[in-house]
Amino acid sequence: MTENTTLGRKNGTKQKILKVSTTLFSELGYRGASIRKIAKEVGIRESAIYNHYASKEEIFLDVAKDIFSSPFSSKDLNIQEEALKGKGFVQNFTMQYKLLAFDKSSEKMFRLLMIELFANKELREQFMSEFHAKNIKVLSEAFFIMMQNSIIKSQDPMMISYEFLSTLFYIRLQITLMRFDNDSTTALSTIFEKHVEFFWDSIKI
Amino acid sequence: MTENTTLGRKNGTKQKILKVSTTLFSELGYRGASIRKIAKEVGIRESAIYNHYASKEEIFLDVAKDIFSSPFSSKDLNIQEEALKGKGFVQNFTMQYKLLAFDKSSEKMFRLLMIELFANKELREQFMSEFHAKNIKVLSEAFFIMMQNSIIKSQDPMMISYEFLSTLFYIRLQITLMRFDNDSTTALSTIFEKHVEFFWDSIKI
DNA sequence: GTCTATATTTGGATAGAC
DNA sequence: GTCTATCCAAATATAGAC
Repeated sequence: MTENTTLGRKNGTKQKILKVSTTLFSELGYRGASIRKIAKEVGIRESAIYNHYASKEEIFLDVAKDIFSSPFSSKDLNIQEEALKGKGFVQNFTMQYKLLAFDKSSEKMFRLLMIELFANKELREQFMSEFHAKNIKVLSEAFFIMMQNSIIKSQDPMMISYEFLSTLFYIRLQITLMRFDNDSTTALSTIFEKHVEFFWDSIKI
Repeated sequence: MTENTTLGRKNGTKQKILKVSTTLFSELGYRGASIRKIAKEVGIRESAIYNHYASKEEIFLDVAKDIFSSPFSSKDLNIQEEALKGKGFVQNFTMQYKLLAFDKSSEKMFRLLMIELFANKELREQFMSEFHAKNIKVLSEAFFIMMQNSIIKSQDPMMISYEFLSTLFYIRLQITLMRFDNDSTTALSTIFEKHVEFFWDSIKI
């Protein structure tokens, strides 16, 4: 009968701790976001935090559990079909990536990842496998299919995937940095599209 | 008459503090590298540190003072001449970048930069100006000259500079990550050269 | 579930003897 | 220049009352 039941048994305080922690971890990093700051922001005492999480580490794990989401995560099934779209596939992939770059929640996760990259070995490994290797795999498969269908030139699919992905990453890093300081990103608004044009011109037959 | 005079009046202890701090800051970040750890590694007490530096912040500034070195830093003068080499220019630039990526000292500075990027606004600004903008400027000038001399296709020089630089950066980040965990980088040994080939094929006439 | 109080550790920094 | 001793602040975490 409390307000909490409205959203289905959600513990309001725990949810708030998670939300506040997500923001603070993504701004100050693991060390910088102290239990004190979190508690203060939530509006409770430090000790009350421990009624919901056993330790700071547990909060962090809860925050970071969904850190790796990738474009085409739900579309993996139709990779063959998608690849036959040629340039359309490249555009779709890029737009998904662009959406992530500008999505508030994804932005925080990306920032957290960058901040903790050299402090957290597990995150480093996940960055390599989930962030890099997984995207390279999807892209390579798509480009391989395009080559088989004479849509693009025959080259090493991994290599061109790398070329394509690296620029997307660099753009995203720049956007994230600028937004962190509330700088305008209008100068970068069309860069995704320009990247697609350059890249497609480079690989198309 | 002490050993210190051999290298010209260098204060041995201060040098050692600087060296140890550089390593620790680049592995643990500013917060993680405590005065205690630095002192312990140097082999003196914490208080003795303050005979050489007024604060931890001062040590960091000394460590980070040479964080931004760029390929072609000393060669800026001959940009016109260099650009006329066409592919040779791109190869030279890439090799300089590759050297930096594998140079022990540059590696530490790059790691430090990445670790502190979201914690230190000044570093962020310098990353944007010194690391990004400066390289884009040099590259754009060179590519513009190549276009004037019909060595490469006419396009937006800034755009292709961005395409070129972003991949170099991504490769460097990957190398730095892998070396941080002592992983082998042999899989990346020829990737710089492959990038040059792909990129040059994309822009050449 | 939240509070007060407290234990414990770590970290930056200073005072003063040698 | 280095040491011992010490101070102070911040941080994680626990105990026990309400």
